[in-house]
Amino acid sequence: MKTILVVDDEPKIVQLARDYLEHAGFRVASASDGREALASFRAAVPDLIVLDLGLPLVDGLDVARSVRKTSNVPIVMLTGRGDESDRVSGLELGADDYVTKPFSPKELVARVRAVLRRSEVAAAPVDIIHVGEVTLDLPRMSVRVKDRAVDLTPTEFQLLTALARAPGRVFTRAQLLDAVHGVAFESYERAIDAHVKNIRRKLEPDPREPRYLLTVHGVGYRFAEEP
Amino acid sequence: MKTILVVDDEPKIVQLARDYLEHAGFRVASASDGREALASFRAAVPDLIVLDLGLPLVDGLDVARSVRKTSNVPIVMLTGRGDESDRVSGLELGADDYVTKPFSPKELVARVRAVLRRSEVAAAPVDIIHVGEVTLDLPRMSVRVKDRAVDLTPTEFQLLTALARAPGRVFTRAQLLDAVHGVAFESYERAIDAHVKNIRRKLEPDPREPRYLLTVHGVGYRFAEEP
DNA sequence: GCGCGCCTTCATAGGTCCTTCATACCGTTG
DNA sequence: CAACGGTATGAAGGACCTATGAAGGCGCGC
Repeated sequence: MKTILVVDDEPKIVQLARDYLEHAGFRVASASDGREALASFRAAVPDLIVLDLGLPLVDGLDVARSVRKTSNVPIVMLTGRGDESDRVSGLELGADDYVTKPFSPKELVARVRAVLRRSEVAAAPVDIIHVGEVTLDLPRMSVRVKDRAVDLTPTEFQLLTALARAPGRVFTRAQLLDAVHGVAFESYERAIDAHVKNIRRKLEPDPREPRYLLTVHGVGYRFAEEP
Repeated sequence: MKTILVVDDEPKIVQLARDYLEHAGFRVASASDGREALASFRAAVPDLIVLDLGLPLVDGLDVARSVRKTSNVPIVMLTGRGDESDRVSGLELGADDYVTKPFSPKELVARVRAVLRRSEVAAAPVDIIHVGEVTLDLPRMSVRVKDRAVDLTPTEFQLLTALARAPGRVFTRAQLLDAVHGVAFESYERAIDAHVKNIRRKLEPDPREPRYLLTVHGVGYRFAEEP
């Protein structure tokens, strides 16, 4: 169950938000001024904060700034209608959404849900291949070796992907050409050697002594299996 | 044109509401008891329900509960004056507003309009995207870099949004065309290049050395991931 | 109907990447 | 160990891809 921290100095607004959010299945904590908000934030560790900007004692923007120093919990701002400057300041502090007052409680719930969904989606796994210390992120077309980012050209990336999909398996140069181009593209098989050389230069700690891209004499290449 | 379902067991009230709502440009369906209300709800698929709570056969609150199981269509309750408990129950079931009887028909129309307007606003799916120093405000179609506002055309904004939704991910020109137009709109893929150039000119501190919109040679473009 | 902004298209210049080749090196085999 | 075929490497040419400015066409508001 997710916890929402609602911060507003008007008790009626807090109560309205609390009713709807609890009915929607959230646990709700609340605070009526900035100081209390920061205390609640540390105590309750909410999954999302609904934050009014006009607060007594400590201003809402200061609360947001303070929270952002230690956390990137999603923040939904409450702003007066057309209060452009507050909205802009809030966005710069990393607010994830805003609701203008007076607001419909259902709209608030809808936006809270949407923001939570988005932050979950952002953390969702993607199409990734791990082989030992080497990681290939397909949609990003990016490669990492032990946290070191490696920059490959499209052909190099496709070649490496083909090999990494089946670690240990030996591929002939003809097979690798197929993987790199469409099927049956006629090309000099030695072109693969050149690509392997270039990949090794970028990927291997010591290209003279390959650890990942291994040569199989008289046959082709293979990706080293995990140790 | 929007359809309003009016549910009340007093024919005079239904007729009054119908007259005013139709005059305000709405299509009106009606029901005089709870059972009929649920049938009409399924048949007419209204955009909003005006619901009396004291109904024969099936109670108004049960109608609301039943409707809420499959839909979050806005509901405006009709309650007796000072009938506090009904009002609270109604709000908990997700009613969007209430009107106390006896009511002014003009007030009813005004509230129906207000609720519809709000629910349209709330239907907006995703609202703010942050990627590093770049912030996209979707409902306002506005873009900021650090604290500098950037003015984009509609196509440029959509293109940038598509890229910023998945920072780091590589998009082909065909995918970006799809994002900008509807699906499968045939167009010269190089048009994307022109838009990218124009966005860069507005967005990048130095368009010759892009920090946000990166080229992936032979493939397409991507939005730079946060540092 | 006219001006204006926007999207697309086009031509060209400049850049990146792929392939090829020549040569040096390595591994296998008899 | 010698000979042969396979592999590694650096350099260079050319094909392909991108950047950019300018111009045409379309729709929209005045």
